[in-house]
Amino acid sequence: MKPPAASGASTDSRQSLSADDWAEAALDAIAIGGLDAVAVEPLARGLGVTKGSFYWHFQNRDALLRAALQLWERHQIDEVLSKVDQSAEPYERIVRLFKAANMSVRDGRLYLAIAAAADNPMVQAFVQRLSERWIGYLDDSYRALGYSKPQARQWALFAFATFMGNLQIRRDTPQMMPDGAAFSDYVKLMIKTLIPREARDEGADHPHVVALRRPGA
Amino acid sequence: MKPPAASGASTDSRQSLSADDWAEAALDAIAIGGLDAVAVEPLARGLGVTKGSFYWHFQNRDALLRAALQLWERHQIDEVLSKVDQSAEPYERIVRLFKAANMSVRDGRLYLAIAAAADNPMVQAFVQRLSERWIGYLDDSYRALGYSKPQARQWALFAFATFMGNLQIRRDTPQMMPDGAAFSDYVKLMIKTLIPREARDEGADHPHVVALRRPGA
DNA sequence: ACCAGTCAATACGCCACCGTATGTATCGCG
DNA sequence: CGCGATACATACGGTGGCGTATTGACTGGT
Repeated sequence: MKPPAASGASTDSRQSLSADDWAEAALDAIAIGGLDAVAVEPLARGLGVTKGSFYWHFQNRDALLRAALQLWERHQIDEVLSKVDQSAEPYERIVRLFKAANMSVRDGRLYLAIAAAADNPMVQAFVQRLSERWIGYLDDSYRALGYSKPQARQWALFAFATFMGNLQIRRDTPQMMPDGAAFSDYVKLMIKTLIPREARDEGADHPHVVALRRPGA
Repeated sequence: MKPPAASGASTDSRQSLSADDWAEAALDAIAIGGLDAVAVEPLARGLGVTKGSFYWHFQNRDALLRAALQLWERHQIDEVLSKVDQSAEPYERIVRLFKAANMSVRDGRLYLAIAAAADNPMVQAFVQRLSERWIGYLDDSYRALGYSKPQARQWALFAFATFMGNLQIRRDTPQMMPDGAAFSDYVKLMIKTLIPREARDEGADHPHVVALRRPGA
């Protein structure tokens, strides 16, 4: 009876927890309360068990943290890279990255919370790997748009910074973010500005500016 | 002996602490360890006293937090607004805001750490006020550049997001940031992209911009 | 029916921090 | 000189989290 059910419900309804359940719960906690919220006893309460359970699955709190970060990295790669890599067109790829960056609120908070703890050496490794991946994808895309190596790198960083900044605004001061159509316009402006479509001659002036200044007509 | 010396050193050399000393120490702690690092006993140790001192100056930890945030807000306003407001030229104003955003590492970490705790209602008020001020200044500047109200708002948000994103990159993955000349180029690219004003260089087609600019011949 | 393995509850000692209560030393000042 | 205010120190109880040790309950296999 009851082989480890595959249900995903958070409260009870399960009789036997797995290490991944704990890691998933840890990620939820991080998204809400930051890395410090990964505390054994509160998590246990949330899962409807006591910490006696936890220390069967993990050696200590640090092991849980590592497991959670690994899960996070996998999720990020699965969600972002797989969905983005299928696009051969560099323009589309950047747009998809942009939309992936505007991820679910929970994932955004998660990314920010983990990045904020990058002083922790273990966390640092994960953050660095993922950041490099993001920037790398952007870099490649800009290269494919015809930019020189240093220029592509700069645009990639620029775009990445904008992604992260938007995540922050949504988290810290969501009222600042426009709604509905205004938000759509806002995104369009950023895309238009950050992705110059016709990158014909590098070294010349940035082509997107031409498209930029034509508000009406 | 030893009348309250006026030295500004951090360790000892003073005999009597003020509430502002505690608040300043709290800000340092926040910049390093986040809001949770504002802990009475560690701070007391750092100041070379015991918490018996603290509870003379403050009612409780929350009062210290409030004092620290007020100090922070004052510093931000003094440093950013006063230095920026003196520039009548909108282009210069935005550039100055950009450079102010690229503040000292400590101030950057401080801003990020405080913003990250914006779920705390008290903190939220401070973060919101300062964010509104930043975006407001940017908004005004873009308006002065000739943008329509909604467009200026979008550009202001865009620029602000980029500011914040760069702060984050510098904090979490500083290796990603270019050095020296490359960094200078990077900043130039962002400024050029975020402040489209060709009126000065090319003087060509930008009637609305040209009409508004009076450099004060 | 029994046993080993799995998953969890309970109870314990430890430490860090909060807040309070109370003692104490120093300074200004009349 | 002595008194009150100032600016601390010391000691205490309480809470919350970590990690360990021990025990219990339920599982499938033989």
